[in-house]
Amino acid sequence: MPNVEPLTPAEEALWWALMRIVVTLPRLLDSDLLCTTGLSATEYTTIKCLSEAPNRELRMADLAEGTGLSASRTTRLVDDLQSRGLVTKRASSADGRSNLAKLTAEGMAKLKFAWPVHVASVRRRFFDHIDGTAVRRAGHVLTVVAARLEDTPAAPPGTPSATSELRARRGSPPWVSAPPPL
Amino acid sequence: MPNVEPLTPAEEALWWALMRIVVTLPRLLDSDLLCTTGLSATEYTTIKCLSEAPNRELRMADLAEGTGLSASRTTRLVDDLQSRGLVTKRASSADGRSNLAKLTAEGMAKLKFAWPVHVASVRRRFFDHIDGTAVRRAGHVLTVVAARLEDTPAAPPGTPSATSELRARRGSPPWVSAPPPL
DNA sequence: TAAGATTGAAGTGTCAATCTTT
DNA sequence: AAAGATTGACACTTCAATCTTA
Repeated sequence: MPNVEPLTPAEEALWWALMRIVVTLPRLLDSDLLCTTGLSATEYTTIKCLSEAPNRELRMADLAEGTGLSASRTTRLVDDLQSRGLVTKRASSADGRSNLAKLTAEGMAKLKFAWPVHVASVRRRFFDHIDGTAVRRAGHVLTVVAARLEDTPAAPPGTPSATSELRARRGSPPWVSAPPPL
Repeated sequence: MPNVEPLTPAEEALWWALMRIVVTLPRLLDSDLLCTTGLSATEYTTIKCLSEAPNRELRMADLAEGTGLSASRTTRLVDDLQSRGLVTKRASSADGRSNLAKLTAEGMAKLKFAWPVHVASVRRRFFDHIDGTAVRRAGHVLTVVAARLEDTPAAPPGTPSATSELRARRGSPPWVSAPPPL
């Protein structure tokens, strides 16, 4: 990978802003939600997912699919929500292998309380700062990027040289920036 | 928080794209970097930060500040990088409390190798999908949001009702979405 | 006391192995 | 076998407590 163009100043500016948003925004949203409702963002997503399912009930695997979490994380999350009375878990009568997570009335009430809190947070942290034109413009740009994000081939273009040193990778995000070293 | 306007369709679209980018892009960048160079994004950021410091050397606290990581994470990260020969750590002669992390020649070489890999990854994952006009437009919008992100007051607007239930919060990101329940 | 750094405990999340049912 | 779910082990990260030096 010998010849790479550095980012242009305009690219640099966009990248900086995006990386900052990527790092900061989720924490702010999570914190807003948790302080006011006692639900983490992950929990909110989980019960919201259940609330939209038929009968407010989902197989564990489908719930995991819906939230984008792993099956094991989903198991632990649902167990915790159950211990707080927001969700129940029972074996499926149709298929003995499946467990069904179902939103309780309290869970639904909690969600109804949390939704406006969350939307207000999203507006205050993000949309309050930009007008309608900007929303449409940025929407077009980011939609394109988001759509192509995962179907871009995983293998980097150049020669995959240093494939040797490799440790296990899980979880968390970076927030890397661009300009070259000295 | 009784009256909250749901997001408009245009807002919804932007929000969806942004949340998807927030979740997916960091993992892709991290994975690209790790596969090709053996450095995680966090490690890359750390050594890049050192590379830009006078004498390629920084107090632990300043390094933590520069990378945005906690002091304890920085300690563990530097210890690990040291065990791989990319960084050294020594006590400061000026202040007995301070430790100085310094990039080694190998660390610098590694960074020089990794930089083009990373920039290529950023281009391929992001900038290749948008043209110059879009870069400028999105840049303007996101720069404004990013700038105001943290100086927006932390306290939610409405009555802080459910302040009771609260557990410890650390680490990780959500990727919450917007529309209301049933 | 306070600042700098490290260590210990804990939360979030993943993968690999396991157990049960089909 | 294969699918569904859980458990165990571990990586990443932070907060709180601690240790050392100023």
